[in-house]
Amino acid sequence: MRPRVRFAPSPTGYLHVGGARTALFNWLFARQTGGTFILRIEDTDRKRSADRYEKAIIEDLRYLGLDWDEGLEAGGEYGPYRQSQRLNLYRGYAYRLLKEKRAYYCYCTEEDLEERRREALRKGQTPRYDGRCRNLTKEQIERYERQRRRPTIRFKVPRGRVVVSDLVRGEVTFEPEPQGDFIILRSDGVAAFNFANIIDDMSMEITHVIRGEDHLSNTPRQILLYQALGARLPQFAHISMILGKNRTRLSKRHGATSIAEYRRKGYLPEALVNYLALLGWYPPDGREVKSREELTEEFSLGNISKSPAIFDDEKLTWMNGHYIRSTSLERIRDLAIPYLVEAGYLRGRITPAKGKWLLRVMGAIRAHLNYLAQIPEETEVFFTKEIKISKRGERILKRDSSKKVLLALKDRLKKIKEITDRNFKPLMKGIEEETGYKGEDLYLPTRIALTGKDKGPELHLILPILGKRECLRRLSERRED
RNA sequence: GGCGCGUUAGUCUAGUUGGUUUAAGACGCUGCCCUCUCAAGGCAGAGAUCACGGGUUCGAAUCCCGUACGCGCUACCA
Repeated sequence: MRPRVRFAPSPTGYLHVGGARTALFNWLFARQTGGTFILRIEDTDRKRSADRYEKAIIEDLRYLGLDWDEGLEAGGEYGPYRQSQRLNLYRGYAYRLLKEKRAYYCYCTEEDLEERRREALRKGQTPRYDGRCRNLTKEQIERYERQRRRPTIRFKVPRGRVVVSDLVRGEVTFEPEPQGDFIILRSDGVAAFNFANIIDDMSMEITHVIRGEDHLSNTPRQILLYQALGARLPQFAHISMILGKNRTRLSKRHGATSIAEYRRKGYLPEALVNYLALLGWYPPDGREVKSREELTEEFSLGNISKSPAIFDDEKLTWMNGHYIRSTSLERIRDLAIPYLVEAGYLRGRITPAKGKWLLRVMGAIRAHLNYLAQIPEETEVFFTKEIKISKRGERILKRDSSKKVLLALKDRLKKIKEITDRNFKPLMKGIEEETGYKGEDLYLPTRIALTGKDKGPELHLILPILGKRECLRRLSERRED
């Protein structure tokens, strides 16, 4: 049987790194096995769900290149793929369990339940539904109905331990359900998560449930439901949580946590995918930098780590820089344009000449880049009209040696047609011979006068990009103050 | 509180069935090389009594028990 897996986010927020990693593992598994990857949405909590989040999640998955074969916007024979559109299906199954006496109506109100919960907690006991509505008499039911109470439907939890067979954790044994009979259909007629979830997995013929460890504790309840419905159990694989650097739950305090934020900052999808894959999984050959294809080939549910993964933003950023340096300059140039436009460095149509020039700019600064949002800062020197020189810079320019070097530079620039990659070296060599200054004495004043900074890309890259006119302009501007 | 999961250098992990492991790789860190500078790149190095305490065994990071710590579930949230 061909594997069928799904990613089932709830649209209550943006796609975060944890969800993305779950989606990725499902995707890798499906692609590797020739299975089907399904995108379904769990929006039974109408209060917290929002359409814009659904759209955002879809957009982020697409950005990461995690395409799905079936589900939202892709269609398929098992639809609809939004839980809010499957409510009748859940009700049908709930009534079936009711008829088979595996479930029952519960007329307890939310307030009563809450009251009893608090009471138990106060006494130091485990809050537990006592099953008082399991055997209501006709009279009691009529009375509740007359009071217009809307009942929930509760599942009769069979006693006994439940063993979850998990692909990453092995056999996990759970002691008898301490919480008692749980709700499968709320009083508003909407299925509860544990119910909707397994009805979907069952009816969509999901073969492997790959999800976060936070669902491990839910699994015994779900298994009981599968059994009550006489359904075949899928294989489970619970992957560990992703924590922040201080080993606590990943939150805003740890910096960016949503894929959208990383996308905005200019993290490449291949870097994100590669890094996410390493969260809990390790390549057999130990080589960490892997293409999507390599990941697909080597991925295995069997060697997923059981311990929580800690999200290391620094390593992700390093990896992104690595990918920026490895991809084509043309791609970086194209990706850079929006950032340059936003910084006010670019406007209007980009002519072929401008495009070529931009390519050289990107070539000059690419080694400094860890993510694309750093582009305006790194390219400033090529676009700025006004050079700001630091105190230290001024001091260096006041030196006699600096004055001589800059004078010679200006002279020689005027005599050549244009400054190019080829004539840059001879030009500097000439100044060196003329003034007797070399190394730092020669290059540092040149750098400061032209860029205002004492660090940056190599001068043999900068000068030809700026061009003779701009270099002279910057040099003469110095004279006036 | 109850139930479950986890714990190898600052971080991600390798080390699957106990024996050439003097515990390996990557990020980060330090130094050197390259170089006008920074970055990138190359090379080298520091950094782990394998959470702690017992036990099983000729032998344990690897198996068992306990403790501590972290995380999750414990809802008419998903």
